[in-house]
Amino acid sequence: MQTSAVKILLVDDEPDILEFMEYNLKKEGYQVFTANNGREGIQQAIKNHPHLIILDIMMPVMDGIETCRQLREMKEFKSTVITFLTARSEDYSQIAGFDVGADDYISKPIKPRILLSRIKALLRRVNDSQIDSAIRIGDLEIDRESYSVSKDSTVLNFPRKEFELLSLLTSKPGKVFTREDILNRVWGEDIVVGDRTIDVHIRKIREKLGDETIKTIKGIGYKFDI
Amino acid sequence: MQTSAVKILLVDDEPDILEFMEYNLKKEGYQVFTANNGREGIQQAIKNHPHLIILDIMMPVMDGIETCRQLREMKEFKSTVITFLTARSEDYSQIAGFDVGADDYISKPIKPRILLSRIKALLRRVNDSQIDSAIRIGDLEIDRESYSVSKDSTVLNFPRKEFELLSLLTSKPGKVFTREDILNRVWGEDIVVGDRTIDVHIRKIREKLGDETIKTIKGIGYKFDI
DNA sequence: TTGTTAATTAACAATTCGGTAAAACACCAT
DNA sequence: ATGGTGTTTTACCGAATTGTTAATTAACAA
Repeated sequence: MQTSAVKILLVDDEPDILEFMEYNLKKEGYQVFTANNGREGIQQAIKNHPHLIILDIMMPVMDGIETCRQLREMKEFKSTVITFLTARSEDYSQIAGFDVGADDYISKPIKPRILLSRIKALLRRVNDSQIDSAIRIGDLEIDRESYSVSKDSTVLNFPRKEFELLSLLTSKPGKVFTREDILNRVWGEDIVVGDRTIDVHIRKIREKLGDETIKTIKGIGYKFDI
Repeated sequence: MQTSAVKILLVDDEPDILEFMEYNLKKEGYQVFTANNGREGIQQAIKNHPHLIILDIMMPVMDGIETCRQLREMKEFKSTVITFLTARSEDYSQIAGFDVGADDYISKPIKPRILLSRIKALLRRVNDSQIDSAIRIGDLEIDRESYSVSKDSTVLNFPRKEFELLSLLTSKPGKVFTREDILNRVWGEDIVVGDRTIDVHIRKIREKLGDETIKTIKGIGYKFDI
C-alpha cells in the first residue's frame, strides 16, 4: 500500500493567500498545485488529478462557482472533494456553492490550524477510494492513478471506457450495478448511447481478463465477483 | 425499489434549536430522532442507527466532543457521518472536534437552506454504502445489493421477477400481500398480466426454496412465514 | 357428499434480454 | 491523406425469462 502524496489544488487570484496556504499545506506534506483563476484551475485539475480542490469564490475570468459547476460536469471530478473559500459574510454565495456540488466551504480569514484540520477532515472521506488508489482483487490489480490493470503481474491494456467500467464494477465487488448506474457513472448523466454499447465493453473486458469474474444479472445489470 | 428513509439524529440541549431543525429536516423527508444530551444521543444512536448525527458541542451531562469520541470508538459508528454544531466564535472547539473524528461542523445561527444543502452534501457520500442491503430470515439470505439469494449458504439463481417477488414477501414476514399488492409492486401499476402469472412464479420460488415458507391465503394472497 | 371456487401444476408459447461479430465512426498522430 | 486505436452502432442469434393455457387438485360451504 504505497501511499502516494495527497494532491491539493488551490485556486485563488490573490497571490498572498495562495502563498500562505501553499506554505502551510506543503509543510504538512501535501503536494500542492496552484492556479490564479478558474480556467487555469480546470487545466491544472485535468493535468494533475488532485484529491482535493480549494476554490476561491470571487475570482476574475471564471469564478469559483462556475469553475465548480464545470468540474462537476466532467465525470473524472464527480467524486473529487471540492471546497470553497468565502469571506465570512457572503452567505448567498455559500448556498449557490453547495447547489453546484461543493462539499464544504472554508471561511476567510484563514487560520492555519483550522485550515489544516478542516482539510484533514475533508480528506478523511477520500482515503479509502482514491489515495491508495490501487485496488487489488485476487490476481487482479487496478490502479486508478496510472490507469493500469494487471493480472498475474502482467500489464493489460485497457482503454478509457473499459477501464472506467472495470474500475466501477470492482469498486464494490458483489454489488450489482444497473445498466443505468453504469451509464450514469461511466458515460455521464445525460449521454445517450445505444443499447449494446455496454455489452460490447463488458465483452472486451471479459476477453482480456479471460475470466468469469464479471457476472450478468439479467434484467438488472452486471457485478464483479470472484 | 423502495429506498428507505435517511435517518438523522439531532443532539442538542436547546429545545428551540432542536425543534427548529427537526421541523426543517422532516419537511424534507428525513426521518429525525432527537436527544437532549450526549448520553441520550448515544442511546438513540445505538437504537436507531442513523446515517448522520448532528451534535451540539456545548451540552450538559456529556458534551458533543466527548460524545463524538465515544461514538467513534464503537465500530458500528466508524463510518457514520458526524457533524458538530458550533457557535461562530469557538474556533478552539472546532479543532478539537475534527481531531475527534467529526466530518464537518455547522455554525450557528442556522439558516434552513444552508443547513439543508450542507446535509445534502454530507449525505452524498453515504448513499451507496449504507442504506438498504441484506435481509436474513432463518437460513435464507436475500441481498438486494448483489441480487443474490442463498439458503444454507448455497447460492440460488433467482431471475428478476422471482427475486422481486421473494424480496417483497420477505420484506415483511408474516404480512399477507394481496395479489393486487403483488401485481402493483412487482409488475407495476398498470401492467396487465393473466390471472395465473403470480401463482406460477410462486411455484417456481417454492420449488427452489424446497420449503413451506410461502403460505397461501386463499382468496387473498400470499405471505412469507417461517 | 357434492358443487363451486381458487390454487397448483406442467407443458408450451412469447418475449425480452444479452452475446457476438462486423462494420461504421471519431479522433489522433504520422 | 493514411493508418491506428478506441468507441459506438447495427443486425442477428440463441437462450433465459416470463406469460398463457388447460388440466388437475385442494379448500370449503351448502
